[in-house]
Amino acid sequence: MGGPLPRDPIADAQRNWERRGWGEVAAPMAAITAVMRTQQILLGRIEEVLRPFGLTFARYELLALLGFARGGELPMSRASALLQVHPTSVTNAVDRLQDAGLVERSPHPTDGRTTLVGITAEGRALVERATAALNSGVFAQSGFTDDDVEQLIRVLHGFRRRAGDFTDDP
Amino acid sequence: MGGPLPRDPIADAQRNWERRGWGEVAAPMAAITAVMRTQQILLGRIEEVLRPFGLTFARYELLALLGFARGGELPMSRASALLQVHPTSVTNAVDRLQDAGLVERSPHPTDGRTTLVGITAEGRALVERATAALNSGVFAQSGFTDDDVEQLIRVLHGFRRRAGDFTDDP
DNA sequence: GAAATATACTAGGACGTCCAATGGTCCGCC
DNA sequence: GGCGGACCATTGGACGTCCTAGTATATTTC
Repeated sequence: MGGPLPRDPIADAQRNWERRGWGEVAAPMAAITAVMRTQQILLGRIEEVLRPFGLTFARYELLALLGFARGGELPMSRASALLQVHPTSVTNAVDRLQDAGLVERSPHPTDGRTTLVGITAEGRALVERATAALNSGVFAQSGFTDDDVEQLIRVLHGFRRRAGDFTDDP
Repeated sequence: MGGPLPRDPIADAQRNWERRGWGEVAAPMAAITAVMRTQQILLGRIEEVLRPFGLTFARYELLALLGFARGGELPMSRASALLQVHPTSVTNAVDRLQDAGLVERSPHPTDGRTTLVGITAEGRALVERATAALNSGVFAQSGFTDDDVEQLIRVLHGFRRRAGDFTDDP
């Protein structure tokens, strides 16, 4: 998509902000823009590793969540809440995973409104292999030092808690 | 999209990773997942602030870039490189901004392959107001402390440089 | 017990992103 | 001078995300 630039475009933007008299918010702007770009880079790497498995990150996340769930199944709404995405995104992902035979829908035994999603044996086998690939291909060579990882987890945990993602303290 | 959870789902995922014997990569996994979620939260806030202006973040970024460019115009390929997005994304954004009368396409004077995008007076006026709204509505209340911002900028700058985004040192 | 409200999922549409392929233009090299 | 490779922008398609609206089922309220 284009080779490296001679200068960091985000640092340039920060200087532009300061030059315009917005020095007060230039640093937060740069930090937020850097989060955006970092997410883009990481997502690109992840999708590249998952492509051979026929998975996208969204589908992988759902599959992995189900793999950890007791009984291997969850209500759609619960998956939406845990993955922090819109319910329609879950419907979309389940549609495609179901077409691939990796998950199955089933009615909730007592609540007629609820649909359960369960991982199939095939789904379980695939997510095992995909996880191994992600662990070795992305997470084990994340490009972050141990200190970086510790700081990111701490800073972003606090941010997400203040943003209302969850309520616990640790 | 759903209220706060009682527990941090990313911390839970990290524990699941450790329990499965992937402790070596559990922390980087959690850090990367936290970056993903943080980006999602921030993008949501930004889009919310920009909606009244009829702008999305992608279009705003292009407009802001042109506002800082000398002469208020850039080749499409240069915009793609600086914004670090695929050329087709720039084509898409320019199409819509042009329909709104905020930018204009013009042929490059000497290179017949390149198309220049220039911001219009109307575009300049709008991006001024949108920037003020973002500064006060998002960047000035980012949810990050000054220390957080300093650490994010440092850590993510290093990451992006190692990922090949740019080559300079600072 | 019936009406009003709340919850769960799905359908359709807008948007941004990327990829693969296309047609036009430039440039170095023979 | 021409020829082939490199570069530029666009088109068409796939995907994920969100929003709005709609249908069906539960729960609450009177």
